[in-house]
Amino acid sequence: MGSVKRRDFGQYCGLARALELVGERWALLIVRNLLVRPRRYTELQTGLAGIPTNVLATRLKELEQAGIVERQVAPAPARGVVYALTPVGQSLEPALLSLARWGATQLGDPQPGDVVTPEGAVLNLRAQFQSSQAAGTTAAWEIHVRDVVVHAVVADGALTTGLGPAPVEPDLTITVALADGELASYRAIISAMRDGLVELKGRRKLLDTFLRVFTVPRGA
Amino acid sequence: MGSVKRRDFGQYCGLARALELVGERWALLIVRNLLVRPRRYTELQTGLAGIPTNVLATRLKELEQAGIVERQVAPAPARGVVYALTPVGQSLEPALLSLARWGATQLGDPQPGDVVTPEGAVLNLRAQFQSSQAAGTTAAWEIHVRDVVVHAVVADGALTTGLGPAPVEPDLTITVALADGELASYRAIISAMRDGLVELKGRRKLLDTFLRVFTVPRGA
DNA sequence: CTGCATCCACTTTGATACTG
DNA sequence: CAGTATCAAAGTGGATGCAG
Repeated sequence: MGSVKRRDFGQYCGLARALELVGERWALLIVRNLLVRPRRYTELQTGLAGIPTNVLATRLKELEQAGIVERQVAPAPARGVVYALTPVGQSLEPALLSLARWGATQLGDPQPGDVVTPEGAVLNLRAQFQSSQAAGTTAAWEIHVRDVVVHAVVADGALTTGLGPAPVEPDLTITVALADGELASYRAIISAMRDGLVELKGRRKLLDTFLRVFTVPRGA
Repeated sequence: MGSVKRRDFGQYCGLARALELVGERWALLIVRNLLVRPRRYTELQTGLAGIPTNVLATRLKELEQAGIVERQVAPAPARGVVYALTPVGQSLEPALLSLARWGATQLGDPQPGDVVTPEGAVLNLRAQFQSSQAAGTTAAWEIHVRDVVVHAVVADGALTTGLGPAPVEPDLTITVALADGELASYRAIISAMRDGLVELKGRRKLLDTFLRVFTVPRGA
């Protein structure tokens, strides 16, 4: 393994370089999950639903060597290895969200066997956030879908979102009722909200605000 | 060929969908070149510098089936096949430019053997365009580098750019002098301009405007 | 000449099993 | 938990063939 011969495109070009670094299969999905929060190897494995373990190991090494991912030894109580994005890795977020927005317009109906991961939902939330619509808004939402909790906090036109309860007391808690077996996709969640299939706790008017600030992708 | 079994990620997620459609090797570089203008098969082959012909054929079919690329029979004088982006394909541009911007920050020095294609340079120009800096500016530039001509027209804060002479009389023509054998990369061109290694014809003050509107990627 | 298709060596991926 | 080992199947890269 002495040779560091990465297969490249032979072009001195930003796009080609990006594809050399994160263009291989599964790489951007790993980054996506790490954008939500640092993760253990096994968490990545289950969160990526179908990634072969040797591919995950290989990608993590490549991403680490590219300076995108950092391998950390977990601190005090929970020993073990944790993978986190470096600042360079985090700077991929705008590009990743842009791609996700485009892909969302190309999403048809879910195929049998498709799954939705909480990470995917969180990133879709970030992707569909419209800061122009959020100017002057300050609010904290907490969304419950089955056993998953996601929060979204808007302040000064900027969004903070992630898994788990809101870091501040939420202004509105939205509990979404999905049909049995229905995928908890971003689309499905927004649809349920529009159709009123939700239980609200808090400032109910903030549901409309939420639906205005988080758009639904146009497309197919 | 009966089975339309594309290898997918099994996730109902915008990013995963995007990667299924344009995530395979060479796909986004093909889209990049088509974003500059429609192309013949052979033009793509030479413009992509190193793509195997069977991979190009396969990708074009996949992209066509995905509704991203359109196969057209060329009109009057020049018979033959021309590949062009559909509106869906063109809507990839923001995501592609965003990725290219990130990749540009990760570009080190050119490797021996690296080449720069005119398409790469044009797309880098678009990627590094700062509309915020261009507000109120209206100007047309024409850039000559060796035997390649590129134009950039800014009007109402919007950019139009492509290969060949400007569609209107340029306000400033910049002829860049590169060292022998030096790669005509976006970086090298901007550097030459900053260092005054250029020949100007027209409103010379527009060189500074150009350099303000088209930034150099920060990074390594 | 353009626009591919075919063939083949090589590499990567996916699935599964196994270990410190 | 955090990977490595193994192997079949699929994909890629390079060369060449060939019809319109």
